[in-house]
Amino acid sequence: MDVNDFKVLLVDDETDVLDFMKYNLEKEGFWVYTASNGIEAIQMAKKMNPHLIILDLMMPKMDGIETCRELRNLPEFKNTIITFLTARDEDYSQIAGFEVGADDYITKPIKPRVFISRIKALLRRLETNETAGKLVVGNIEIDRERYLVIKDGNEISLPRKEFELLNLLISKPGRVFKREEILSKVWGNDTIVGDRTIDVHIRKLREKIGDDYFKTIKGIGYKFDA
Amino acid sequence: MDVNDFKVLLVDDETDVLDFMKYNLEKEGFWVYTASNGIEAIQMAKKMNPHLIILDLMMPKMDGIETCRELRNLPEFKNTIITFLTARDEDYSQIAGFEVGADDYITKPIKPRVFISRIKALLRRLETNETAGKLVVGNIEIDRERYLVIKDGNEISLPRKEFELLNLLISKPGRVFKREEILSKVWGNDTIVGDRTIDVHIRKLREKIGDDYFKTIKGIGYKFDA
DNA sequence: AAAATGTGTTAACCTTGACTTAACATTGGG
DNA sequence: CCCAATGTTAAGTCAAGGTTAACACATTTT
Repeated sequence: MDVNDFKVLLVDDETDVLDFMKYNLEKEGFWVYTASNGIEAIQMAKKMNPHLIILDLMMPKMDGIETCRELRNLPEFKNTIITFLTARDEDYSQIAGFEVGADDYITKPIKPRVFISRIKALLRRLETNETAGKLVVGNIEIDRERYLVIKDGNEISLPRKEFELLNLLISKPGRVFKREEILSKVWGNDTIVGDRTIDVHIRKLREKIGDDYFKTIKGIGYKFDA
Repeated sequence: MDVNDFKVLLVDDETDVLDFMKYNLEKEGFWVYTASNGIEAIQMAKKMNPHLIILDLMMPKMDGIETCRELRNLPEFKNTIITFLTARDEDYSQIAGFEVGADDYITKPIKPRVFISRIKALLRRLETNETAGKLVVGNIEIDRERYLVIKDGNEISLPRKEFELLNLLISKPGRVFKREEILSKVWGNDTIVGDRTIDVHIRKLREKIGDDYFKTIKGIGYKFDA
């Protein structure tokens, strides 16, 4: 599944925040729908069947927690990823949120780049049936929460792009990812980068993780293999 | 399936919008047909059998929703992808649209890059159902996802052209593919290559997969046989 | 705030092997 | 037996990818 197939429902009563998130997500190619309160959110969710719902905690009429509870009661949203939007250090939410069945929470203020990669990480869960933040393939372990790669017990820390690239390739070991696909998933749809950019990142991964894990399929793309 | 094989039907009463979309899609290699109202759209759709129909919501005579309903009633358009074109935040459409069987909707104003990548995403749905997955013929298995050929459990990796050639021949075991046909499907219609090129690739396949799988029909072409 | 560091991208150049070609050998239907 | 079609081989070309360093930014440290 491609970024372009993902439908995201944003729920927030502040139009500014809504627009800001919408802009950033659309730039990446997500299908974005919005609602400004809990009631609307549930109606909209029924119509569009989103893959991911981002719920603001503080809303009039029905707050995020209540909305989440309602959604989780509907069978069609049992597997939808729901995440909360909260002000930083709003401790209450972190506790109550997960009890209601939320998958994650994002803190305001939102930083576009972090926001986007968080969303991508969340949606990757749909593709790889992995639930926790950790993924083990062969002697390599990926800790998505801490942005760490552990190989034979040694922690290797990777910059964001390298991490996301590795993360993408490793999400389906053996499967070939076309260059075009890599670009749209790691870089986003409207970013125009030079031809050598992917190669350079692959090179860095080969340098840090090991040469033979990354196989080139000339004319097509790359794959991860143990 | 290639982008160049996709047929798109655009339906909008505003000539400007029509031209704009047409220009952008044609630039990408799509076959584009147009209609300026619902009646025309249905007539045209019957003639050209499009893969994707983009319907403007607001049109004279018959609006997008009504047109969509009519189309869905015709058996030949049960699997055609239909998407609406709406002004941003036209709430009505979002609700009524999906009920009628539309697959998605695109908001105006249209941004070329976003527009194109969404169209591609939509069409990818058609593609993945056909091309993805594994194909087993006799003791040979083709894994398109991993770009691998497996014979008696041994993985054989083939260069791109060889892989595509094998892929074509094996897609209909026993059937003879004319040289001309092979050229147009593996090499493309506009590439001009010498006489011996196909033979050389066949030879490489015989070398790697086994001599007797590939039979020559002199004066005609080749076939794959187990 | 300035300096130091880290990250992402680009541009220039290098390397490789996939693909093609050309020259010659072989084959099989007429 | 003939010869046009195909097989075979090796060598050449070219485009895809590899490599490196420099740059522009962003981030963190001092």
